Amino acid sequence: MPSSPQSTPKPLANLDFPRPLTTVDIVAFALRDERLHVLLVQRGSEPDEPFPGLWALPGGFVDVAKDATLADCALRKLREKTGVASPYLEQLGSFGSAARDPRGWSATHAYVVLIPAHLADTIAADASWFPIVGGGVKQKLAFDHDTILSVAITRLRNKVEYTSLPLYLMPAEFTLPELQRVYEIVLDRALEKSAFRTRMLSADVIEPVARTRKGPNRPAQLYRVKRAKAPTYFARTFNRPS
Amino acid sequence: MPSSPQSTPKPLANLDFPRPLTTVDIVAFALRDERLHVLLVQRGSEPDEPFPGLWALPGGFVDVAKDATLADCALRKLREKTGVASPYLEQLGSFGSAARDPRGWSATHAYVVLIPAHLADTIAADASWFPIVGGGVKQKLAFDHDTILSVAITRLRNKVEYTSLPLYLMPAEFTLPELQRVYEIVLDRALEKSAFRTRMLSADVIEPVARTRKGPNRPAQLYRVKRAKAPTYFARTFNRPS
DNA sequence: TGAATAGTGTCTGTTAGACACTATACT
DNA sequence: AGTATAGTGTCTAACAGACACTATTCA
Repeated sequence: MPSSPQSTPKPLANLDFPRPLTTVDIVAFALRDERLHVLLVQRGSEPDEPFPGLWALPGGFVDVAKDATLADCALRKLREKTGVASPYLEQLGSFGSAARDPRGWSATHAYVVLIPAHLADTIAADASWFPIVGGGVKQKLAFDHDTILSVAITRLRNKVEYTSLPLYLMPAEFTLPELQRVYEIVLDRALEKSAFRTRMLSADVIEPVARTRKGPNRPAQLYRVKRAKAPTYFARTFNRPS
Repeated sequence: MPSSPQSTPKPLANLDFPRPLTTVDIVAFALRDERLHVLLVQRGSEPDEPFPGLWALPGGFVDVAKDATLADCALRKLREKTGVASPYLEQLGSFGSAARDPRGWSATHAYVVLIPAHLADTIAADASWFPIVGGGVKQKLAFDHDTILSVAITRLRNKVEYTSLPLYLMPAEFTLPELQRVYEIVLDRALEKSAFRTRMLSADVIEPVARTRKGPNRPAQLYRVKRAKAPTYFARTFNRPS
């Protein structure tokens, strides 16, 4: 039976049935200390809150008065936690079931956000960065956030194989070896220097600046992301190890 | 449902705020007459319904009593419209805003479904297949379903470049030229026969059956999908025309 | 035999991987 | 000079595209 009993003589269709809770959750990634990190917040410890004291992805209920769209809601939550204004924001998917929230049937809209290195420290006091170990984080997370995080990591790793997404994790200026290192950290495997440089340079997404990174050895050319460049999709993935 | 520990009206956190409407919409694709089609239903013509008489993606409100998860809800809606039980089902994304439904703030969870050719005719009386022309359908659709459909088509075309997804659109037995034709219809461009055959045969996703398709010319080997095969991801896309 | 489509083989172009080689800084 | 890292060049492998060629059916 479809859910439209036509007994009520209302002007609009009858909307008087229970509605699921609607939330938005953010999986914010950043690189710190040669490690991929995810942003988590600790849930209030009042016993009337679900999962008190556990760590969780930042997020919360859609506010029908404040948020014009789901993406607006995601950006608002992110701003409240990090102060970051317009980063790379991509919808991950939605997760909804009767069981995932003890308060009732709920559906969350999950977003993935990539935070550039130089902004990763401007976060709210109640939020912290946790290193990704393998497919997740050491802590047990609230709700089904373990699952959401795991899906997000898988998606990120897959896309890094054939896109320029890691550019969103870089500081304003960076060298090619540094960029390659970021790819390797996310993918958790070594890449070939020569092939990597050829791919990046021929993609026309970065441009050299008139400076070099000095060190105890040969200095490296500094690059920056070309302005107003959408992420590039390559026609091939890096070859995975057999 | 086991494990529902809320038999008492607990003093849980205050949930007394307006909730968005939660719906699920299905973008069901099938091939008919050498054309990609999408399944649409016509909205009731009572003037108290939004978008009366317009065509729309099949879908509707999540029923917190019937649907254990979002995917369950999608499968239920699909079953009611097509009788198809377990096709290829993939989440497309969610679309939520204050404006998309005149009845109030609403968020829909969109799913893409691929219907095999031999099942495309077992649909409910109030649903119909509409041919995809360019990036959408000729009709103006209800809600933001034009947008959802457009996103779904883009996603499908992108994935067909590097996956074996079109196998889900095929009948039980098919020839390689027929499969190539399906790829070409979805991608709306010609593919190279030799490269196509090499890719498909080395992917180990189909196997020949002991029959051929007769015609007014050389008969073609019939194949079927290998059992229990997840969609294959190729390491390269087809080369796009420059 | 000719038309039509199925199916194969051969060559080329592109790009990743392996790896050696050169380049340029610092100590 | 020695070391460390940046950056290049050369060869191979994999695979898509172009296209010619062969194979098998029917009329």
